[in-house]
Amino acid sequence: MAAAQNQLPPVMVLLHMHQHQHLPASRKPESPKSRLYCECFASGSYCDGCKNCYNNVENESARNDAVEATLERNPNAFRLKIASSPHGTRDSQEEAILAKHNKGCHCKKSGSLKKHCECFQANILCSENCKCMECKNYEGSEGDRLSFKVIRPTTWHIFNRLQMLQ
DNA sequence: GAGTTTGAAACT
DNA sequence: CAGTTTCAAACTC
Repeated sequence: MAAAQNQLPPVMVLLHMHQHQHLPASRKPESPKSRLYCECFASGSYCDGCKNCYNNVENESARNDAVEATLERNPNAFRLKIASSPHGTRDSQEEAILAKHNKGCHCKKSGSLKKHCECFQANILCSENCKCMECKNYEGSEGDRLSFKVIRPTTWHIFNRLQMLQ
């Protein structure tokens, strides 16, 4: 099963497997105003069960307006945030490490070692795309060793699931 | 479960 | 572009 050129490495898919844990029908208005703050919308999918929500088939025109406005601001808004390694390695473990966050993170206080950091959350090292402060999420740092030991199993768990689906 | 912290996205 | 606000998730207690 040769990996297709544009096949998504596990870390890329990982970002799209977020839990859609919207607040249950309380007051979480996923209006077009919210846009990318809503993870469902950000991932290009519809919401389900939110109140005052326009991100569904019933409000397709409003939704399309929001999509257009979002794309106008950032043409890559709905594309995956993680670029695979330029080396095109077939080693999925190595691939996950060499992947980069396209926009990079802007962390200030977490050292890019908490899940608030998109790089850390995707289980990748920070890159030159990042503008984080006091970053510890780089190869060889203490944080790198720690974070990869802690998080790695999650990535492989999901990766294995994806392989089962194929 | 309530309150706080965090940083992406939105906004100015 | 930089600074600020909004938002929802991560985190703490």
